[in-house]
Amino acid sequence: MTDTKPVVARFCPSPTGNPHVGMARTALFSWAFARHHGGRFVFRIEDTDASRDSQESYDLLVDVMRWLGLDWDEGVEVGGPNGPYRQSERMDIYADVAQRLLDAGFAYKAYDTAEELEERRNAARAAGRPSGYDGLHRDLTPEQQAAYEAEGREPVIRFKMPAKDWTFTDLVRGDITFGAENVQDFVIVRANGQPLYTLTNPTDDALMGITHVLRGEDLLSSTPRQIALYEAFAEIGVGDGSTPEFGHFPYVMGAGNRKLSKRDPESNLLGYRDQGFLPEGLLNYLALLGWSIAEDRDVFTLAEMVEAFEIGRVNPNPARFDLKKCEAINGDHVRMLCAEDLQGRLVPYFQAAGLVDAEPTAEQTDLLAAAVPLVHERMGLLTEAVDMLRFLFVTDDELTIDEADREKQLDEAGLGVVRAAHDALADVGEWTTPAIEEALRLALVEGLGLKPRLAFGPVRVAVTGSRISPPLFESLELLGRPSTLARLAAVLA
RNA sequence: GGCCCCGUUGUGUAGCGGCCUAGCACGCCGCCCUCUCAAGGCGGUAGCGCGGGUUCGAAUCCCGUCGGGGCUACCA
Repeated sequence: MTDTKPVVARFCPSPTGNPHVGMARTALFSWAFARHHGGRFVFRIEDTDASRDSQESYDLLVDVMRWLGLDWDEGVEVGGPNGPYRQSERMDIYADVAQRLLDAGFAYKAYDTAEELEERRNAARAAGRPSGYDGLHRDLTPEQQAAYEAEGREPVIRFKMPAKDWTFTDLVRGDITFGAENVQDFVIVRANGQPLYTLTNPTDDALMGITHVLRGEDLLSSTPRQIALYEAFAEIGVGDGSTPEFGHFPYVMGAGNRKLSKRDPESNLLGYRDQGFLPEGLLNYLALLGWSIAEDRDVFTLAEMVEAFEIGRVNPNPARFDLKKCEAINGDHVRMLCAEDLQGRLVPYFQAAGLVDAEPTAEQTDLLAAAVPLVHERMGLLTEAVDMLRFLFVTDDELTIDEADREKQLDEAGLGVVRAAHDALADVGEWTTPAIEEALRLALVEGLGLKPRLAFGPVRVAVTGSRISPPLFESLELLGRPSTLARLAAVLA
C-alpha cells in the first residue's frame, strides 16, 4: 500500500469482564500493523456503558497490554494530544457532535417506544423484510415532535442513513457491499442523553486521526454506518474529512465450534500468565491464528513479526484455539531465552509457590542459577520448572513423595537399590556430578547388575519425590550430600 | 426471517491456473538417542464440503448448493 499519510491504528476495547485471547489477537495485529508501517498506535477505552463497564476490567486491560509488551504511543495512562482516552471522560465531545449532526440535518429525534419498535420489527421480519428501523419518525414536523414530547416521550437521536449502497474494500476480505435497504437509521444517543458506541467510536476515530480501523469480524456489519457518519463528519467539520480504511479480523474460536467468550476460562489472558506462558510465546501463537510468517516456519520474535506483517495476508477464516500448540510454541520461546533471562522470569513463579522469598536470598538466587539450566529444555510452561525443581527448595522434612511413584519405584527391590545407593554415596569423595554418577553406576549397575532405568528410578523418587525430575546426578550435586543421604535414609526408615 | 462473512488433514496454516502423486507446524503413532521427563533426530497417520461449469489443465476462476459463524439493541 502506498501511504500518503502516516498510519495511525488503534485498539479500543470496552472494559467488560476479563480480557480474552481474541481481544489480544486483535490488539496484536493492530499493533503489528502500526509498527510495520512505522505509524502510531493508540490505546483507547470505550466505556460508554456504565452498566457493563468496570474499573477492575480497565485495570486488567492495561495490565495485560503491558504484560504482552504491546506498547502504545498515545492513549490511556500515557496521554497524548487527542485525550482524554477514556470515553467516559469525553461525554461533552459526543454531546457536541450529536447536536451538530442534528443541526445540520444528518440526524433526527425519534420518539418510538420500545414496544412500538418491536412490533414493527416483528412485522417486517414476518414479511421477509430487513428488520431495522423503518424511518417512521424521520420527517416529523415540529408540531408532531411537540405532541410526542407533550406525551412525555423522551427521544433518542437517530442518524439518517443516505439512501445508497455501501461498498468498501476490507483490508482482509476485499470488496464488501451492503444494499441501501439493509442499512437503516440507527440510534446514536439514548433517550437519557448518553451517547452510544455507534457515535462515540467513529467520533473518536475521526478526532484522533485514525487512518486504519482494525477490529473483530463482529463489527463488520456496522461499517456502512460508520462510513456514512464519516461522510457527515466531513460536512460538519469533525476530524479531517477523510474516511479511514477498514479491516476485520476473524474470530478466535474455542474447542468445538463456538466463539471463545469472555466467560471461558480458556480465554482468560491473565490466566495464561499465571499458568506460565511467556508473553512472546502467547503472542507468537496468537499471530499464527490467521497469519503466517512463512511457508515452513512458525516460531518467530515480535520484531520479526513487525518486519513481516502484512494485513493483506491475514486469513479471513475463524481459527480454533489449540492449547497444545500454544504450549509447544511457548516451549520454543522458553528455549530461546538465555539462562539469566529465564531465571529472572522464573522468580515470580517460585515466589508464588512459596519456594523463594519475596526478596530472594543470595543462596536462593545461586541455587536457582545452578538449577535452571537443568530444566531449561524440559518445559513448555514456566510453572513446570517450579514442579521439577521444588525438591531443591524444600527441607528434607517437607519433601513429599508422589504416592503412585512411591508404589511403583520403592517396593522391596527398590528399597534395596536405595540402600545400596545410600552406602555408595556416603563414601563418595568429591561431591560432584561425575563422582556421583561413577559411584552410583558402580554400585547399582555393575554391583547389582541392574539396567540403568531400574537402578536410578528408586533413587530419583526417594530424593526428588517424583519419577520425573531433572537429570539425577546433577540434581544430587545441587541438593548436597547431607540432604541426599537424609532422604535416602528417610524412605528406608 | 433478512443481510454479511467464512469453508485445504484432528487443529493452525502454505497454496493466488500447470512447480501439488498438496508443503510446514502442533497433535497422534512408531523408531533412534537416553538415568526419568523433556529436548533433539528419523519415519508414519490424516485434507482441498458437495455439484456443475470455464480451461489443454482447477485446491486455485465462475455459478449453484450445503455447512459454520456474525449482525439484525436506547451492548460493544
